Amino acid sequence: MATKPASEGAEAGAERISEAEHAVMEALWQRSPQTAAEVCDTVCAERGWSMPTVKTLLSRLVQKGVLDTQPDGRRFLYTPLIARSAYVGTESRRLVERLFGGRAAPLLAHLAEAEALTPDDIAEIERLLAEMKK
Amino acid sequence: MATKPASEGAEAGAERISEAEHAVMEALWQRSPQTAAEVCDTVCAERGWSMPTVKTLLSRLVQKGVLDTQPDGRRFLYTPLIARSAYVGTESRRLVERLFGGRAAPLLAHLAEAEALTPDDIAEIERLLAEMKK
DNA sequence: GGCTGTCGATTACATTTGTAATCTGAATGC
DNA sequence: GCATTCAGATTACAAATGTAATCGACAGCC
Repeated sequence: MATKPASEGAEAGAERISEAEHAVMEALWQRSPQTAAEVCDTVCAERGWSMPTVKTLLSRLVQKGVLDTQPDGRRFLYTPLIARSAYVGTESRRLVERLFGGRAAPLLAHLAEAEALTPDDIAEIERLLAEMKK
Repeated sequence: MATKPASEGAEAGAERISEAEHAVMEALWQRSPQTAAEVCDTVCAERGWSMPTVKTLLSRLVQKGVLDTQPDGRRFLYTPLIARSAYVGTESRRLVERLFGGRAAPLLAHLAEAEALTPDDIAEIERLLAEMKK
């Protein structure tokens, strides 16, 4: 890569999303596009935030290149640029990497030990494994 | 809770451990107790840190109540006060909670999809499941 | 057409985190 | 005993994060 691309740090999803920002993303993954006010309806109730807080988080997410804006009259509609599954995958792998040296089995063992696995989970995991082995 | 307990924020493990701090904990979980210099031997190489950085992180971990110190001549020996498995369990559950609404199965599904599961992992997970069902 | 409310944008500010330099006091070498 | 050295402690400081107030512009009401 000789010539650096003009768009400075704009690869969608490259930036790290903080926990507060994640709450906002979650709202937008649930439904999009939404206005800032709509997002606030959801997250302000959940987290006890005020409107300005949500505005800030939205701005930062736009800056980070993970939200797209389109004008709608005088306000903006916000849409995620990265899929939830991509984010979730990245975060999961990051954790497995950091805590279990990349091996997923110990993770499961820990969850099992912590009784974080319901019988339903177990059944579903078995189903998944069966499918993977096909 | 009428009367607040006297010990101000001293419950071991209640505090959040940052990622840099985690690297230090990891070294001490590997072997303990260790002096600051010994910890540095490990992590400074891994992360390109300098001694003062390690000192700071150690101090913060002591403050947070997750490391214990015992004097050894003129230096300190540092020992973890929380078990690695406890930390790992907390972090795992936090992630599962945040990303999958507490259900572990979708986590596994994501790891599977991301090919983060080796055949060994799969075998071991099956073994775990079998054991849990007993 | 001016007032008011409503947007997004800008600015603010405390806390946490990452990374480190400097200070201070005790041990050690001579 | 006194200088040197080597601990931990204190201080520093920029970036990221959490949380929000304020500003400036435009839309709609009267």
